[in-house]
Amino acid sequence: MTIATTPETIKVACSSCNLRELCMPISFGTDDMKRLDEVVATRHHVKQGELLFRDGEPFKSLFAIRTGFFKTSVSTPEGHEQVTGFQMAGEIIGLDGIVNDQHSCNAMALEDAEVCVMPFANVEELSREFPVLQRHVHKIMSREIVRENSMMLLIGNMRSEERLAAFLLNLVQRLHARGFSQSEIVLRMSREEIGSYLGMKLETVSRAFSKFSDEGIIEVKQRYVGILNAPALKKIVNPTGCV
Amino acid sequence: MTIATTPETIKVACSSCNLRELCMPISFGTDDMKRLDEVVATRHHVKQGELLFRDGEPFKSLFAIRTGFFKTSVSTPEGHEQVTGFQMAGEIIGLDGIVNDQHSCNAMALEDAEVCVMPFANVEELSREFPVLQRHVHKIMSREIVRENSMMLLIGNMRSEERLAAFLLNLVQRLHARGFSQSEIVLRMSREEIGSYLGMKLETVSRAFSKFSDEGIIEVKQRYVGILNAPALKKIVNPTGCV
DNA sequence: AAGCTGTTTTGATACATATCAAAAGATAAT
DNA sequence: ATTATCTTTTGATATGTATCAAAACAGCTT
Repeated sequence: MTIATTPETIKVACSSCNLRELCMPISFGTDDMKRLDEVVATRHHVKQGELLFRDGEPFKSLFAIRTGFFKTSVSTPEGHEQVTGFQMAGEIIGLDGIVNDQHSCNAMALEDAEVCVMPFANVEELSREFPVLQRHVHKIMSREIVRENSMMLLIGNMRSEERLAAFLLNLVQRLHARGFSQSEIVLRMSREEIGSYLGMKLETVSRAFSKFSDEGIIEVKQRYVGILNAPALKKIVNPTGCV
Repeated sequence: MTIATTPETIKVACSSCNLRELCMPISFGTDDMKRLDEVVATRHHVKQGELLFRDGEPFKSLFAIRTGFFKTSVSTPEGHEQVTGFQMAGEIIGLDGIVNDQHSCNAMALEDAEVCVMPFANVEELSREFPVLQRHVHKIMSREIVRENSMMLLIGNMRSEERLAAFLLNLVQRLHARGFSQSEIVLRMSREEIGSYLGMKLETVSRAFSKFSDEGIIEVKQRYVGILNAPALKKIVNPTGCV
């Protein structure tokens, strides 16, 4: 494993984790929850810029993000990187590794992070015992499939400004669900990484930021983004306003 | 359900299905295989152009394709369609529906088709009993995640001709795995549907076909495509030739 | 504080693909 | 057969984004 960590491997309980309702099924009773703690073997720290796992590495565990921010990416043989997702607290990464028993993307911490290591053997064993966990695992994987469907729609059908608007709205919505501001974002990724994710070049990302800023829709100061006019952003994504 | 079918609901056995090794775990013994038959409730016919399920519809079952060819797609509110995949015999569709208990895409038969209806409740119940089935379900979902990752790479980083070359190679490889020719394809989808899938316009698809044809790499006659020079196609996808 | 390094912004230009338009070809209907 | 409809091909042009280049800016290091 690439995990670059401190040797710390504190055993900690899901039952007392404040992210429980994000990464674990909420409908668990306290008794079941105790058993569920077994799914997490250890925790690991990953420093900013370090890889949690890399493409080709043997797959052993899923990872639940406790703190920090990750990007996952795949690469062409020529070295072109495509960012496939940005993940934050409560989200699960590593699902790509199941099919071939090896990871098929890279996961890099964009800020110092802590993850719960969930050996997949544990996940599968407990899933057989607890239907609610089984269902939860299925939903997490299905959610990722649906997310990627919508990314295909976004990259394949939208123009650069629409993509960036959709990206900002998605980010702020997820941050808000974690108790952060509804209208302020501190980006953890570079313009280039945003561009890679959205299928555009960093200059185009920058221009779109400037345009939104000129129009008074957002306020940009480096990696700080203030959303001044959310309805306008939504209208850029979906001009007709229906749905 | 949208299923537009003949009323035929013959109960048929996975254990005697010649697609078994594609959609079911191969390592099953014959005894287990008998039990596994329970996963399939019925079969359904879907005529060309009809929907197996549509976006928003309640999710009840996964579908294993026995015969025929499907496309799945999502749409923007304005009505722009993005084809998210083409599926053939032995492949499973409907995974998108798990997360919200309703389908999040449309699945249309591009030729007359027959599917095995697998109520998801059955899948989950038997998964708890048979670890090998559980693992299989996880792998199928993970495979879809990995496929969509590579589609993001393709749409986000490749040029139109590279995309079409990659598409043709992928298609012929999957067909070959099902016993069809290594070098001949009869496309089940229109240029527009190919374009939607690859994030380009139908005219661009047509031009790329013509270019490959002029260069002697493929032979095109309507929806028939003969691959005359597979290495050349591969080189278009991956110019460096490494990997 | 000064210098270095990497990121971001902005401008000028090039290019790939979209768009618009029309012809050619296939398929189905009468 | 003939017409109508849909799909595909091809051409001319427009346009959005990439590319190339340089300046502005922020964050570190010494």
